[in-house]
Amino acid sequence: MRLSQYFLPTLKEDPKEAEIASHRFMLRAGMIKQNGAGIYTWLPMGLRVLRKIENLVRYHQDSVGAHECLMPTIQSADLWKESGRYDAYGKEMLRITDRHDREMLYGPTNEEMITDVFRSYIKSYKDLPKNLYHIQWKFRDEIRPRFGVMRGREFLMKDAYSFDLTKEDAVYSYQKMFLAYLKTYTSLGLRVIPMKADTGPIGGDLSHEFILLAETGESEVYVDEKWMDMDLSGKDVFYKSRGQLDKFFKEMTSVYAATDETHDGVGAPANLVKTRGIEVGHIFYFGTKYSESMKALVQNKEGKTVPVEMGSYGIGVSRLVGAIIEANHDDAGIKWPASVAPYNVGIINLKVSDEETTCVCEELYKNLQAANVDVLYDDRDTNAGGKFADMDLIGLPWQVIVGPRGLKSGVVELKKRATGEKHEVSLESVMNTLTTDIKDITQGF
RNA sequence: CGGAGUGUGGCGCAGUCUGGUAGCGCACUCGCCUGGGGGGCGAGGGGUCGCAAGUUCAAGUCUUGUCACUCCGACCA
Repeated sequence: MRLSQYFLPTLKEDPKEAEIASHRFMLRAGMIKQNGAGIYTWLPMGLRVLRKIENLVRYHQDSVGAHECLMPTIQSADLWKESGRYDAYGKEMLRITDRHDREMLYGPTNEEMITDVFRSYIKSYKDLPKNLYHIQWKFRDEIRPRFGVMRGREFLMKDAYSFDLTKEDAVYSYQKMFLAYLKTYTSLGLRVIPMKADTGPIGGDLSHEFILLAETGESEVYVDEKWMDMDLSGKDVFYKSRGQLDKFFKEMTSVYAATDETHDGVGAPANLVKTRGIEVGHIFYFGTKYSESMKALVQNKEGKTVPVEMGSYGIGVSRLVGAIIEANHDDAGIKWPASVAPYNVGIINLKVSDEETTCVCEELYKNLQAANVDVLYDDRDTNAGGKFADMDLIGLPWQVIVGPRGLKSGVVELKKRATGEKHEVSLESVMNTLTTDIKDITQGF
């Protein structure tokens, strides 16, 4: 993409409403525009990142046998009356009426709806297990939205729902998701720690929050120092091997990690680290809470009708955009992990009016595109300073800096955004370095 | 919802106390210079001062109401 043709409204100054780094940088880097409290437009650059995250989440859900569907944003109140949550949910639920005065709502979550989908078709234990998920916009009318997309009212969420005959099977489904979650976060370039969570009003007795450690995190967390250098990727674990998965799950959940709410000091190790974190996922086993009230029943082997065992598994996709920035930035801007970067490489043309410089840039731009590298080419006819600043701000993993000075000796500058390392390299080796690096990324998950 | 603030050109702000020509920086347009970390000179365009009533000869400024947004708290992915 040529920057001169693109829609990338970067801001030089900090918008006054943005307090934390991710919010500030998302506004400044032209990723989002606020339309109301906790409601945002995703501009082209922001949308690219959102989509990349979404696709990685999707990939890992599919990998453990979950099936994607897409449920509506607007739901009928009837289902919620059935489950009893229409009254229980309170003001967070945005309630609306249609022209016939029917009670509707903008979905804050989808347990009722998915249960209704399930019960309409599945009647036998032979059709179990099933896991259905969707990635959809939700709305919760938070009292006080804040921190940009980290705590918006409208947000993109992946929600999966598992259906099993027995509790034992439901636990297996839970563990599969647990594994998928760790793989997902690893692919996003994040270290995320599973923590035993309070099951709250939803009930059930098995629940984990997935917490990204970050100083600007919303809640205090207490973790065993061991987590800091543990392998969290689950890369050697195959979900179909139930024994292997169970062993992995037990390993991961035996090391101490607790949020503020669940930390009581009991069983805490000596080498406890107190830090802060951002919740980027939450999984629940809740048994028959909805299947009983909503009559999602199947017949078991004995011909007896029983409610299905359910679990739900959420990942805040839009929130992750902010969370990733919280974990990956410096004073100048964002430092995208390669797998979610909006573009892999940015080319900076330092002097558009210089024929050779522009010629080299064009050539490089063409070649990188031909090599399947997502490249953003800053071909704007402006001064260098602004280009450097913008490129650092938007945080692409690699920058190729091309100017007359270097070209005199046949080199360009290659800069790695994450570390700030800069090297003068020949044109040929630029192509090599970049295409090899990109290949590594795309094979990474 | 309790507490605290803010609404003035696209963005960031001054002007409001003490009513009297609506201003600054950046951005934008045109021209020239410049060209390796937000550059320089010159010439321009753009604002019913959130909205509505009221007081006044006169309201960005005073009064009342209202809306929006932000921050702290309780709540939450």
